[in-house]
Amino acid sequence: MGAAAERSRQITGLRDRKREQNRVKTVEVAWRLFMERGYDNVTVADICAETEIAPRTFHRYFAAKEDVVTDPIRRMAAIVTDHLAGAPAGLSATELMSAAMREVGAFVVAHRAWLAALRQVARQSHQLRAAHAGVPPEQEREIVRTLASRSPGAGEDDWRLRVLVVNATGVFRVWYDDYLGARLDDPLPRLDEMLATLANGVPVSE
Amino acid sequence: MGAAAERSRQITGLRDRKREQNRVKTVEVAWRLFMERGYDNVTVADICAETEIAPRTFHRYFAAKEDVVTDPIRRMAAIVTDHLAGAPAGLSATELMSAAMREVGAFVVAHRAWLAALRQVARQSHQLRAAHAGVPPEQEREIVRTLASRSPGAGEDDWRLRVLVVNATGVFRVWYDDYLGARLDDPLPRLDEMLATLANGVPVSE
DNA sequence: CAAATAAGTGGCAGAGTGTGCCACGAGGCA
DNA sequence: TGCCTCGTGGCACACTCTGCCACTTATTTG
Repeated sequence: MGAAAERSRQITGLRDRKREQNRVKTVEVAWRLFMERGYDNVTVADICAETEIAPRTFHRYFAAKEDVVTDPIRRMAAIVTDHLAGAPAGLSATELMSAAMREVGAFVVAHRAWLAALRQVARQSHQLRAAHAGVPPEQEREIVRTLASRSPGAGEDDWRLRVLVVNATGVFRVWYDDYLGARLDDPLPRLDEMLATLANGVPVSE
Repeated sequence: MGAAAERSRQITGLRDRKREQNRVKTVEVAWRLFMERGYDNVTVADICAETEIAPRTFHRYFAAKEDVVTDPIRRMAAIVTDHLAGAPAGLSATELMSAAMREVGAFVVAHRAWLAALRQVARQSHQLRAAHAGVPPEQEREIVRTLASRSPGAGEDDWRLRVLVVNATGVFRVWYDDYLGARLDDPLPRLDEMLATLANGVPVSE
């Protein structure tokens, strides 16, 4: 199902390329409009008018209007799974996850302005806030699966792996919010410090 | 603003009592229908027909159809904040959160059948899955605030507190899913074991 | 106790999202 | 070149949610 079909679809040209062009253009237009007027003040019809596609087609690209916004989140999850899949052997699960989160951290720093805008947009709408609050369940399971495949002796149902992933992404979320909220001067070392809690627990003194 | 108005509203009777009756009845009807036919196959109009209220009134009670379902989640978050607010002094933040999560755990065990049904319903719809995936941001902040007020020397912006809360609720979520998925024979001790990772880190060997 | 006031309700119209269906046209294949 | 596949656009429709206004019923005031 997956790999072969994916590859052949990538190779085939022109029709699929045009499709991809339209998709990208749609995302760009939508984002510009969202930042200009706010998420709730932009209709699907507005986006379609500028992109020059039919509303019916929009919903073939994106199951929901919301999905245009949550695209970057999916991309960040992809960075994690890619990193896990490509990491050298012999590392502990905790080290693997920490390294992956650091990589996403670097991505965030590199795209700070863009992601800060995403955060602003996401805060405007009630529905978006939930979507932006964490890693979507689907992606989370994917991460657990990949991590499990790199961890001999631990199945993907192992609660320790699942807790590790949930905590790692949770820690990242806290850092992410602090950083984009402009509360951090030296972001990456702070992320390291926070990730250390995965191995040592949370250092709450009192 | 809050306390006085709240109290007077509680005392005043008849009109507000009827309102509350209707609200409760609406929730009951909605839940029965959801479990019978599935979330997506029940319209707001269906619910209103049996509850004998106008659709317009339904949306005065609930901002969204979804809110009828996510009500129990809010109740669990309330258990946490209540516990934190009423706990004896002198405990560490980690101990406070662990105890709170154990209490919610007991609640879940006591209402297992009901919550398993909730889980089923929540899995049916794409939108609901996101809502059910974790503690809503609003409630999460509330928990952090309450915890901070019980933790001398730690503001509500302290990243350690926020990480603690995120991890505690994350651990709980993993346990919750395992338990309602019927994968646990001895749920509460397992929850204890999982909560221990808050203080000691995740015990992933390899 | 009666009149004025406040507050919740129902009905209506409308905006907006998302889906099924079908015909059309342009890329892909023999 | 001619057939065929597949994405697209347009149409109609179901559904959620909101603003508005008239109506009824509880509550308060003189």
